Amino acid sequence: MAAEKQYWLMKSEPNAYSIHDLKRDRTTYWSGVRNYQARNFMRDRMQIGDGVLFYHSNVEPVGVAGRAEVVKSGYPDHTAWDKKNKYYDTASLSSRPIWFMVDIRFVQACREVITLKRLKEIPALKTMAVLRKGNRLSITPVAPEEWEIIMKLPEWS
DNA sequence: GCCAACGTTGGC
DNA sequence: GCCAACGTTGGC
Repeated sequence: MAAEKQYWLMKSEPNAYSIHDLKRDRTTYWSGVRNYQARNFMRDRMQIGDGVLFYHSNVEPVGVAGRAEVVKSGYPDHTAWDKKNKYYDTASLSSRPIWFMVDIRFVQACREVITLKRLKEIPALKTMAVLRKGNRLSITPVAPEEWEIIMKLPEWS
């Protein structure tokens, strides 16, 4: 039985890595996540073909800037083993990795960013995990209904 | 730059 | 196992 297609939202600070960087690179590995909940999504749940909303955080304007898809499911994040890397973690061993990542591929950049403000104005999106007060998770699930609504917004074309 | 909200750390 | 202190995230 083929797994249902799932959807996710992944936050990135565009100063560090933007949707335009992803467009240029075509694919990238999502390294540097050092939060267990987000790690679990990548390690256990994200599958090839899953849809990804690429979200720009900590910038003006904040919001969904494009979309991508998962092209490789969870595997060990090698940056945890690199002493020179910002995300180096002595506790993560190659024989027993702690941190995981997935690969994503660019699909589309929004013509205009779908701002956080705008997402908050759509009643049917009230349940979106990323909109919950105080939420800081860098990867959150997106319900299929939420994905459908977002895909119909005019900012895409 | 501020600061609320949250996750992690570590003393006990 | 509790919880205060601390560090980080991220909207504003």
